[in-house]
Amino acid sequence: MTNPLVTKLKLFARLSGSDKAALAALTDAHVRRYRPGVDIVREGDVSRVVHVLLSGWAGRYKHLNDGRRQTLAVLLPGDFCDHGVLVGCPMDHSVGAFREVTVAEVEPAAFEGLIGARPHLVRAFRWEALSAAAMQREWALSLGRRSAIERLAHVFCELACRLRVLGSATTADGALPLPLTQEELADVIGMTSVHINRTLKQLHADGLIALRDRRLSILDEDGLRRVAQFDPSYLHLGGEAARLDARMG
Amino acid sequence: MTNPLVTKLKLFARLSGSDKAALAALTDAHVRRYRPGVDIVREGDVSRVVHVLLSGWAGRYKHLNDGRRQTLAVLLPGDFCDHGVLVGCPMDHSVGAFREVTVAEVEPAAFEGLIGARPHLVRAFRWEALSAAAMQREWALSLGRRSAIERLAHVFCELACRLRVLGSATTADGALPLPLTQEELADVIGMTSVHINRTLKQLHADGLIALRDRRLSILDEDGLRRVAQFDPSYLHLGGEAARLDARMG
DNA sequence: CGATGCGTTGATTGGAATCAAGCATCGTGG
DNA sequence: CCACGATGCTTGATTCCAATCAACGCATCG
Repeated sequence: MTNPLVTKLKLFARLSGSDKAALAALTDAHVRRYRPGVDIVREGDVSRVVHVLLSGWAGRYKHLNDGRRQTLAVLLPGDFCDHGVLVGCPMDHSVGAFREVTVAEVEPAAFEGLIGARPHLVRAFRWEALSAAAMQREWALSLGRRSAIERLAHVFCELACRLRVLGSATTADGALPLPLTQEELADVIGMTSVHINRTLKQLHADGLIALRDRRLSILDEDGLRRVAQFDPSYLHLGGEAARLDARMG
Repeated sequence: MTNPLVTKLKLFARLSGSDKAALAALTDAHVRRYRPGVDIVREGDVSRVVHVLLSGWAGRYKHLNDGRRQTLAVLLPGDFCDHGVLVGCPMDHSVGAFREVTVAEVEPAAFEGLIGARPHLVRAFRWEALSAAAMQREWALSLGRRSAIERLAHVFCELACRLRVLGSATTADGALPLPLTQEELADVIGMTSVHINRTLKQLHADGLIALRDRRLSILDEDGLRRVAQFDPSYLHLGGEAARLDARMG
């Protein structure tokens, strides 16, 4: 299996064989495994290592005193769990494993050594951060202004894009893995699990999706995108970053 | 009047006199003025300069096809209008002036020259970016899980903190400027202007705030924070960044 | 076998949107 | 000077989307 961090960064910069090897080595040094529901980093922690998700799904979330909880980002293999660890700042939110995950723990020194030795990688990481920030913004737009059905359609579109890039999408029938309970999905969307259930049925009734056995089939992608007003350009997953990078040297 | 960028970065790193002068010089080279309602950067633009807000209020926003609109961040003097311009990426959102504003246009080369000559400033900018990202996340939590009154209380708490740091808060009675129409505030909160109006009255009836002539008086800050479940630590405005920085060299 | 977790469904409530109208202030031009 | 429209604030009536409350089915699992 190829390294998911490499898979992702390839979209953001041209990587030589030795770049790839170095990146893979970086994330192979220390790998930890977390059980479902366990926090990888917790609010208030000042973590000393950078966590990179290698397999499984995780979620960045915050919660209020009374238990209300909001997932801010769904993390897929290749994603960073913590940003800003480099300046030793306490986390303002938590990251938890949705299901069983494996996580690379990278020493900040090793990380800085890598980009010191391969300064052209800085651009890739910057694009990566840019893409993450753009997702966060699109998310806020969804939470603030999209209706339940639009929001759900939008997450599905986004996840489909991100999963395809990772190559995790390709299961015979083209269905995507969706290893989230409706409860968890509700925290992502900012709704109730009950209402998630009804909205799912709505999307199904409209012939847009089918969901079974934790697998999501997108039956009418154009339709789904239309409902969600989804435009994938904010994700920068088309590889234009790498192309741009190449052109500009 | 002192330079607002300097005022802000002082929180994130110790700045020498010449640091301050250099930063001020950076933002003094080209200053533009924008009228209320005009966009400073527009979605799709690939701007060639970095925009730093010097005076007035601006907003980062996205909108949907049918006119629904969501403000993602309120920008105050010292804030950056665009992130990621350094990699020449098209904006995925717009930034508009709420009222009359002045904006510094900084050449990327000048910017990189500055941090090249004063590498310790990198930390300050990194903290700044961190703080902005944390705000974005807290925002998403609000939009997803806080009720109307909680959301409104939360923005007011956040703005109060940010304005105080800038020194713009100090008007005799301690009231804050709030140069937004209820319509604009509605786009910030993700609600309707009608409902904003009612929620404002609610906050007033509860003895928490008073709003008159575009000036916000916080009558009971503890109460307001309790309603909002507001914890200012995510803003990193307490100066702990600068202290940490000094300690770590 | 009961326990638990997850999904499904129905009935009801409630919060915010929507629709609609009225009123102030203000700048502008006849 | 007043008429006028524009803009922003306020309020009421109504609608509707999603939350809440509650129950049940159905797996899996120890």
